[in-house]
Amino acid sequence: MGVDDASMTETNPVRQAAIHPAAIRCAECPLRRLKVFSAMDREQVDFIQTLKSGEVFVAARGTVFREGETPERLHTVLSGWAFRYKTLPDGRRQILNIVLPGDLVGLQAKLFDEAPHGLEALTELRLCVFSRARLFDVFRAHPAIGYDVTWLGAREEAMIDETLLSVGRRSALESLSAMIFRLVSRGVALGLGTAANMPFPLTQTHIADALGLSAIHTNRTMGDLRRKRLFALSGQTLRDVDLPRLMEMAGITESGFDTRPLI
Amino acid sequence: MGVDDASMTETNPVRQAAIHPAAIRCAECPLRRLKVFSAMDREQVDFIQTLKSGEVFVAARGTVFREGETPERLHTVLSGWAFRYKTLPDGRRQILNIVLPGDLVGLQAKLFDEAPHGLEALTELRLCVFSRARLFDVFRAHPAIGYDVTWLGAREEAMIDETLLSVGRRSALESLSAMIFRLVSRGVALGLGTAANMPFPLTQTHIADALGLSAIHTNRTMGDLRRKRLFALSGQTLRDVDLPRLMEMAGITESGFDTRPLI
DNA sequence: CGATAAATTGAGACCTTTCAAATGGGGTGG
DNA sequence: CCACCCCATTTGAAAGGTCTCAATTTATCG
Repeated sequence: MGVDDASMTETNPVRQAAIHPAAIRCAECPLRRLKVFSAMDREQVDFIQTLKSGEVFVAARGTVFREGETPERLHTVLSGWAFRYKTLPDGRRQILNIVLPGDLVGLQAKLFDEAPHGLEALTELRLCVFSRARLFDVFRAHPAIGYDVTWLGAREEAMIDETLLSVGRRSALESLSAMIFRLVSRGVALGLGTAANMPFPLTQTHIADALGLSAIHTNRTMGDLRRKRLFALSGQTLRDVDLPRLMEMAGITESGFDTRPLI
Repeated sequence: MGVDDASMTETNPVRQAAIHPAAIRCAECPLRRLKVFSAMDREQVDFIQTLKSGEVFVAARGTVFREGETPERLHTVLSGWAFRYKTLPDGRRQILNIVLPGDLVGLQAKLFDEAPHGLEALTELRLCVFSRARLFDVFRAHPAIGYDVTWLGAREEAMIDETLLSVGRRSALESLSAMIFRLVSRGVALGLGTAANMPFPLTQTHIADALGLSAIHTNRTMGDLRRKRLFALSGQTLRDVDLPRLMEMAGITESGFDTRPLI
């Protein structure tokens, strides 16, 4: 096992994972070809390229950073699934949101010096790394990109608002419907899969922690939903997801988000 | 009764409330004197002044904007309490966060064209109004202010993350402790009152909707907390709030936020 | 093919909710 | 200044959704 592999499988890192200089060039970023991401000037893409200090790989189940740490980096997810979370002193955990490719993470940590939440990988994760210190430079040199950063922040907040509505006011059945609906919708938009076949690396414990439920009750509720044929779950993949009915179950009226910037 | 008074007491406005041109000048804004707000260059303050198109007053219990509307404005709260909320088709409501003086609201609505949440006044509200269309100009002309906008957005998200942790993983007793703690801390920082005496315009139904509880259970839980002498509540004011013990009850370890920008 | 983690299933306890109804406070009209 | 009304707060009692504890079965991984 080489050094790099060690850093990839490290679940409890004393230091941060090594940055790999060999990296995809922003102009060729496969994400940028997706239509969920709005077009961007060549000049801006080139500027973003100058900010990119490399890439980091984190193994499935690995920790990117913990609550209270001061991560030196800001990342955009290139591929893989992850989640942001907070915990209580006795260990109870709340998953704040699921992070997918194209999502910008670490903004709060950047602004507050101390991350108010942790970030953990669900699958192997490939992250684009930006140096922490240069964020303000971005705003100065390219106001449009600064505006985009704000946009992405507002979008993330809107997603959390939705989750808060679920956790606070929806029943377990409704919450779960809403979560599956949103996740599959996002996955489809990102080309990760289809409603008929979508990779789903979350464990029932993750779902429970995201919805404020116990793992056991999550299990029973998923059973209900499957029996109702709202989706099927085999191994780590979701099949035959009935988006329209999930939407109705959850009381969701707007389908979701439009295009967004990619930084 | 004049036209202005009518617009103030309108609870169900077909149009938006009238903008009052007579307004406090930003340089003399009383909020700016508080030490929670970071110092700002005279030049920037003057620029913000040029963005300010007036002020709006909303009566207690009045609606500022609803879910799905397209508010033409962006506001900073000058005085008063309000809350952001979302609802489900059958009327269940989740309060997302409590809005206090200095908070910037409507950013999401601005970015998404359609507000994903509503905003309602708890007390009489005085809002500083910025025109919707000029937000990007701000980023271009004053990158530092754009950066501040992002900061405020990230701060709000961090607050919602905390609430999500409460609603998802804290017991009713813990959630309520956390809520009172945060609200009183914020109120003290803003000079709205002290731990010994703080105005508290929320109804138990509001608290219930913010914490995902029923109003009845909220009532019983508040009774417990009062019996434990963590605070007293007479009319619309909170007295003798025991911040340290509330913090411990809620499992909160960091006291909160530092200074922040005022826009 | 063991070893460990995840998913299930059963059963009873418990926190919260719902349904009902009483009490209290504040505002309004007389 | 008082009667009356509406809304928020309380309190009681029972139903119910979720949780915890335990144990079993089924995947996953080296």
